[in-house]
Amino acid sequence: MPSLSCEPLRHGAPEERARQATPGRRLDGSVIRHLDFFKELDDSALDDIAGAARPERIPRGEALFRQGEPPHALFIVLSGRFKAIQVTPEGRQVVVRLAGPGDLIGHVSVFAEKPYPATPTAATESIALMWSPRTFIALMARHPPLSLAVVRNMGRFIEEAHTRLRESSTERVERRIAHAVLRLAQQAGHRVDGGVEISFPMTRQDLALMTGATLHTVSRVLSAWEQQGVVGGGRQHLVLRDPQALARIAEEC
Amino acid sequence: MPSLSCEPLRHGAPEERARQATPGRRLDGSVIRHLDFFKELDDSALDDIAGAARPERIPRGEALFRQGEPPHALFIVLSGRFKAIQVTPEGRQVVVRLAGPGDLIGHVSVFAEKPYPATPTAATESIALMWSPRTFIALMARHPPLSLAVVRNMGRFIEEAHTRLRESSTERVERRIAHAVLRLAQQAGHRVDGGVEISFPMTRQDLALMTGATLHTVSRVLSAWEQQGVVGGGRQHLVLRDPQALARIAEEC
DNA sequence: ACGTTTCTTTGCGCCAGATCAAAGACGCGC
DNA sequence: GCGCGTCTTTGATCTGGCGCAAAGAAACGT
Repeated sequence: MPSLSCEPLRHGAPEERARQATPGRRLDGSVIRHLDFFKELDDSALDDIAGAARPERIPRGEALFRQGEPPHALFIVLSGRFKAIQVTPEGRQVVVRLAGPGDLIGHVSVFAEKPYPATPTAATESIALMWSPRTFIALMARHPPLSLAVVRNMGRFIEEAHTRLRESSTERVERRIAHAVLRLAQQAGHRVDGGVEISFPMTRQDLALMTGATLHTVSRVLSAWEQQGVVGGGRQHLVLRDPQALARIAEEC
Repeated sequence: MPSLSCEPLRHGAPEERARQATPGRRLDGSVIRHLDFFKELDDSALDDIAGAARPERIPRGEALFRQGEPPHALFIVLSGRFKAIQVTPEGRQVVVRLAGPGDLIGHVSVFAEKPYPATPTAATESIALMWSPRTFIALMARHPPLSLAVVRNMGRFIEEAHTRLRESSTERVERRIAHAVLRLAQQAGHRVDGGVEISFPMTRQDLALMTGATLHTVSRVLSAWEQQGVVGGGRQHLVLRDPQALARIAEEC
């Protein structure tokens, strides 16, 4: 993974960002070979796919695109984290999804030919590859295993949406929060001494938007768990200290 | 669309059903040509695809497969309706999806190589085509436009899941029910004098499972709407009389 | 016709969790 | 160090809709 400079660049136009990230030459397969997503593809396919991509560096807090825009591109995350926030007509927000390395972003809209349904914001400084819809569809036609990878990825994606849908309509808040935290730990946690730490900034507010609860309720629940030694951490920072206990909260009747 | 005999066959094994439905010869593209799903494919591709399929007739109330089974096949609905019900570990149910003509069923599990996440039950007598995973994946490799069609279909599917997810975590019950009814009318409604009728049996219970409400609440809400002349219909039967009014309930603040 | 089953309606009490309100904590820029 | 903005905690109150209970009403089988 290329290590890039870290000047505080903010709100740069996509072109500007892209220029920052690319030293002008075509990418080769090496940047994507390690991703699970591409594991079925051979080297020449990887070169072809990566060569057609444009890399983008996205500073923390900046959006990859905005909800409602026509889909001009689709992305795959190389490093970093995004949270996709959907805003309702009434102005309420929901975190519909988190994306990390190897995850596609914007594909749904590109294939459905509908406006982007949410705004993916970088939770940490991130790098993503970008393709135009035409280019990517041509790549899929050229490399059937790529189609299959996309389909598999979307499949997992649908499963997660259905799981959350089921949870949100059958489970109480505490359980939903427990599931959300467990999912986070699994998808984006790294072991530290005394637990698993969520490796990117996560506010109570975010957790609320992910579970359909209010900020206040999330805070109360986490405070209670903290007292019981189940979780720890402070401001924008969460450590799962006792996964067993949390799993019990999530599953038990 | 082939018209089949209507003997009261119940709980027959898949093989038995299949034999009933196929008079022994390979299908050709004509059975699927009219479906939107296949509109990008040419005649030879359609023949190839349909030829590899096995048709199944599913009587009302019978399941195509059961939640938890390993995915042995994927289906596309030719006629009829299915409701996919997911049962939670605690025994609660959720209707995660409705499927009608042109919709894929079981694809998510087949591609993700995970057990079926729900049980699709025929809401009316239905006909579906069936492929084994290997066969279908081979077809996708042979016909890139088929991959694209699958991906598009999954895209729409994800959008709907996200919409419902957003609704269920930000909206009150009445609104959610309103949205669900509007979606039903759009997906499976036909005009009759004085409104739009949902063209398959839909109990209050189903509506409750679709919206994450209780049977009781749904009943109350529908009763109120009936008094206002917004909807009508009786047992397992729903007519949307005033779509405007319902849209107002769904959107207005 | 009759009982059985499935589906629907309606009433009442209660509680999880939203809403309203306000005061701490932590981090950052100046 | 100080002020300001963001994030978090905690309390008090209110209410939507769930849980429980029970009684109709339409379809179905015998």
